[in-house]
Order: sequence, then C-alpha cells, then structure tokens
Amino acid sequence: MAKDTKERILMKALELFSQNGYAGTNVRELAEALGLVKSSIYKHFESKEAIWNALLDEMIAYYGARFGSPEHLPPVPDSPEGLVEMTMRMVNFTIHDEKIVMTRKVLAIEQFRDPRAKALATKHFLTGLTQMFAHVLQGMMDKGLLRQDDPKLLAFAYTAPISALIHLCDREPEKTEEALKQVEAFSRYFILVHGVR
Amino acid sequence: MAKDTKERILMKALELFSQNGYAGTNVRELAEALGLVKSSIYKHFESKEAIWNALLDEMIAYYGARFGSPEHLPPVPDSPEGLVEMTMRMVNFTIHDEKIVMTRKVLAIEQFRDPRAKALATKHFLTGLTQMFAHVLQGMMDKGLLRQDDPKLLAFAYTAPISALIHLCDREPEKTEEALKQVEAFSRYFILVHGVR
DNA sequence: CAGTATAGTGAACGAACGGTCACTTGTCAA
DNA sequence: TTGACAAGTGACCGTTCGTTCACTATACTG
Repeated sequence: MAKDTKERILMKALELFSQNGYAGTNVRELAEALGLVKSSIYKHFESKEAIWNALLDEMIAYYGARFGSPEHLPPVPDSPEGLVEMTMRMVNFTIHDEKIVMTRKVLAIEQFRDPRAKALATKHFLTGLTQMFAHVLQGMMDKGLLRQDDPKLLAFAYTAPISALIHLCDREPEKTEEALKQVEAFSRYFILVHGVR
Repeated sequence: MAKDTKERILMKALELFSQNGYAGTNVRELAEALGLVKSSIYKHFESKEAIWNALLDEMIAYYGARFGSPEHLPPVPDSPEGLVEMTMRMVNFTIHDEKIVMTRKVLAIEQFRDPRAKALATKHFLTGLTQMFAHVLQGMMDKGLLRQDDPKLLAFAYTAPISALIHLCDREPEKTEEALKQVEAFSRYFILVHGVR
C-alpha cells in the first residue's frame, strides 16, 4: 500500500505537471486528485521539489531502460515496406502511451529551467530517435535496400520530420489521424528518394 | 514615458516567462527587474493575466506582421548554393534574435495550457517554415534547380530537421556552432539528393 | 499659476502556498 | 493481546502570492 501510494503520487504528479508545469501545480490539488489531503503527501516525499526530482529520476531511468542499451535496438526491416511498418508501429506506440506522452510534455515545459530535464529533452526530441534509426538505416543499406549514404545524416533527415509530427500530436491530439497519414506519406516518400532504383 | 514603461514590462515579462513560465514568475520580480515596485505594474496592466494576454497579442501580431502575408515570402534563390545561403541567413537570424528566441521558449512552455499559445506554437514550430519553403522550393523547381516534386512534402522534409536544430539552439545555446554546421551540412545534402542531376 | 492627468510608492489585504505536527487508524509480528 | 510502525488526517504555521488603495511626485494644459 505504501509503495503503491508513492507510485500513484509520482504518476499523478506527471499528469498534472505535464498540463500546468511544476510551478503551476500545487501540492493540495495533487493530493486531492488522489483522494488524499496534502499533509499525507509528506509521508512519502519530504517536499514538492523532492517529488519533481524523483519524477525526473524515474523518467531518466525509464528512458535508459527502454532506449538506453543497444539490446533494445529494433530489428532491421527486410523490405522498404518493412521500414514503413516499423515506423508506424513506433510512432503509434509513442503517441498513444500516456506515460511517454506526458513525459514529452513535461520536458517541453521544464527544459529551460532544469538542467536534467534539458538533457533528457534533447535525448527524447533529437538524439534518441536519430541514433536508433541510424542503426536501422545502416542495416538496410547493408541489405541493399537503401542507397549507400551517411547513416547519421540519413537518420536525422528521416526522424526529425517524424519527431515534428509527434510533437504536433502531443500539442493537438485532435490532429493525430492526419499526422499519422503524414508520417506514412513521408516514410514512403523517403524510401522512394533514398531506396535503390 | 508611459507607453515606454508598458512596453518595457511586456519585454521583461517575455524574458522571465521564457525562463520560468507564467506560473513560475511573480509580479514582484517582474517589477524589480525593471526598477519598480510591484504596485506600479498595476498602473499599466490590471492583472498578471492581462500581461500574459497582452504579450500573446503582441506575439501573434508580430508573427502576422513578419510572416503572415505573402509579401514577406523570401526571393527564390538562383542557384542551389543560394538555397544554402538563404537558409543559413534565416536560421542565423531566428536563433540570434532574442525576442524570437524568447517567443519560441515561452510557446514551448505554455503550449499545453493556453489555446492561443498552442495555435501560435504550431505556426512557429511547424507550418510557418513549411509554407515559406514550399514557396521557395516550388520556385526553384520552376527554375529547374530542383527535381519536380510535391513542394509541400519537400518543404516539410527540408524544414523539419532545420526546425529541430533551432530548438536545440534554444535549449542548449552552447551547441549553436555545431548545430549551424549541421544545418549547412543538411542543406547541402538535401540539394544533393533533390537537385537535378 | 492653478488644475488635472499620469506614473510611481509603500503599506496593507485576503487568499493560497509549501510545510509541520500531534493525533488517529489500520496492519502485522512477537 | 499487545506493541510497534507506517499511512493518513486536520488544524495550524509563516511566507509569498496577486491585488488594492491612499498618497506623493512629476509634467503637461488652460
């Protein structure tokens, strides 16, 4: 029950921080959103800032566990269409997983204030996807599915537009359907341009 | 003197909001950053929220005046190298103009809370650049400098990576030099891929 | 010169903030 | 059965928040 409450606090804090930011959220509404009174919060965290730091710890650990090690690199597709499918699977996951969506939002809000949020934001928004797809696209070049090219530059050119559409979904969820179509269209176009001819 | 102070308040509010957000900034520090006491602020704005709304009005108007009408579309370059130059000029401007940098930051922070900030964020982060370069790239296709293609898709593929690097500069200014090199490398690569052969 | 806006001040307001503490409740091992 | 401990409560603390207001200083206007 204790551990459970601590985790529930962190989850609800993520939810509230991702909407109104750290400064825009107060301990009382956090507690009441969990059916508690604010003093109960302090049985689990010594301060509001401690909640923020624990949340950041968790976000960093979650990212590391999920995307940090080479063993989590996705398999290299066997066909151009396989890249489209893999991309759509990945994008669909990342925009529908509530925790990841809220993490991106909170990083967008707090990136200029907290150095650790800043570093994690760069991973989430830029280097993470690029590194992952550098591996995938390199693999596809090795298989002769894409023209030989600088894999990092190619991965950057591939993932940055997709990342922009993910941000759009975070900001305006009602545009998700249209954004997903754009992702697919862009993915196919990318293959058309960079595939072997 | 009056108008001046009102504008100084808005400018300093933009500065503080872009660092700590609206909720993370209080009227007292805003006033004292201007050499005033907080009650003086209320001679010019009826509330803190009124400052925020006036700031948003100004940001929206500024964007409209600068990028809103077709007459502000840049001239179409006469050579592939001209596209690189135009791009570098544009990026250099947008990451060194303090007001625009702070505007992007504040939009990143407040995009999930305020509907008008959300709409303006999408323009700043996505559609604005894309529309502008759809025109430029279309013009270059007409001149036979680029292969025929869907100008919107092409512009999206061109501007999204550049936009990602602009965001990186906003977040980690110490990486500006490296980011600019990446923009240039990407721009040349883009021409290599999409230019006539 | 008198009169009147305008800009700025300092003290004060109630409300909301993060945080503390003595206390009650529930759980479970000895 | 009892003792110990963790979880939760409600009252309360000092501080800070946004905001108001009576007042002063300054500058323009008739």
